[in-house]
Amino acid sequence: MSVAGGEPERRRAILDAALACFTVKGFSATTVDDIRIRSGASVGSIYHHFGGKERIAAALYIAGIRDYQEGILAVLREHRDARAGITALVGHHLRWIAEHPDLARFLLRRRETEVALASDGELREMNRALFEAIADWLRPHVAAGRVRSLPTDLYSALLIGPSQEFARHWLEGRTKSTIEQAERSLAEAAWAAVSVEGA
Amino acid sequence: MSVAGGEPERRRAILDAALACFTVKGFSATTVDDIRIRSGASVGSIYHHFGGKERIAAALYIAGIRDYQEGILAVLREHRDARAGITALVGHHLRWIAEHPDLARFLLRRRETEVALASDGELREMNRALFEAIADWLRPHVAAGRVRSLPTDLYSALLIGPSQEFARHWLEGRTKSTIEQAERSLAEAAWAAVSVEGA
DNA sequence: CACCGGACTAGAATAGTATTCTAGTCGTGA
DNA sequence: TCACGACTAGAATACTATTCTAGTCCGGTG
Repeated sequence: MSVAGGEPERRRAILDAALACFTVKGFSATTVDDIRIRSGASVGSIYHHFGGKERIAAALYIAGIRDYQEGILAVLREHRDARAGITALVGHHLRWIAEHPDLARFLLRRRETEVALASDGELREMNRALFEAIADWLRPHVAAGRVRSLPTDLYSALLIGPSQEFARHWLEGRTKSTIEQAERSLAEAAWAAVSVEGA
Repeated sequence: MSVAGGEPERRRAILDAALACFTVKGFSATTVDDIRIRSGASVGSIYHHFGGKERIAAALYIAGIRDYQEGILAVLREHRDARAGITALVGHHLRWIAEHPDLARFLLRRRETEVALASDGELREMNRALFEAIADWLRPHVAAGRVRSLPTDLYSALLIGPSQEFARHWLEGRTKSTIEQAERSLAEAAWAAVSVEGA
């Protein structure tokens, strides 16, 4: 009915507006109309690109996880030494969160979105693949006797669990320490948890 | 208009019904009507006791956190030895989750509720108090040189972070290990992370 | 150039839910 | 017996998500 058509950045604008609204008001409190106003798109446009509020959240969720996981995989590829790799892993985790605080807050708070996504299993598969990648990367170090042999599902808990927990509090503004200050201890803890010496 | 009045368990019935609905359909997908039907209460009753869907979730959230934290504090009171206390801490964390899986799932997924609650600060205060209690409990052990001296906000991350992360995956049915199997490693990791020897 | 089809956008119309309101009901105590 | 406070019902209301119909624009085709 007016203005120009065929803008490919419409989709992105909607995602950005949605994240901004979710950050300020939370998911359930933001209305589709909030997103419409902030993004400049129309209701029709929003429903064309996504298929509802929940779906917008899902798209944000998947995009965020994907970006994060790609970084992790890159870190693993770059390192061969066990301790250096694990330190870099923790570092990447914390740095990613510090660089994308709004997105990180959204990902950590709104895990419920997973329910809606569980059906198409895309996320499930991504998670599985990441776990596997970590386990594969660790395998030679386990064989060499520097890293403890543990069930696959424990590695991710031990390596990024502490950082995750710290980041969660940091994102809610509940920590006195900065991420930079915490990084060393968190990396050491991760190493201590899986290394053979530190038991 | 009918039936009896003055039932004090009406409130509880509503909470139970709400948790059941949230577990099955997720928060946003369950309607107040679902809760009404499942609990046997009327809309008016629900809004009398709470003040909306969000508030029901908030009440569940606070009640859950309170129960969990009281258990943690009890564990700390029961133990003097550093290592035994930390092992018990991790054990309680995991056991609580295993015993209240639905509630735990709700608490872990629906952190967004915190946003709504942040205003009245009750949760914030509860968290602060717990952190403080843990730091106080650790203090003599730090002085005795058995536990590392670290910023307060790092202790909780190091001690329960790994368990939290493992539990999250376990609750989503993504682990092969059982909680019992993981408990030992998680407790060891917690100890290794904060003990002076294991660095 | 006139026209077609597909991708996208508008905004009104519709349907579904949360929340509010008015009118009770019940037990308690004076 | 009556008045009162705590609680409950269910209809009425107000919002919001979602769907629908009617375009608009661009790129290609005869």
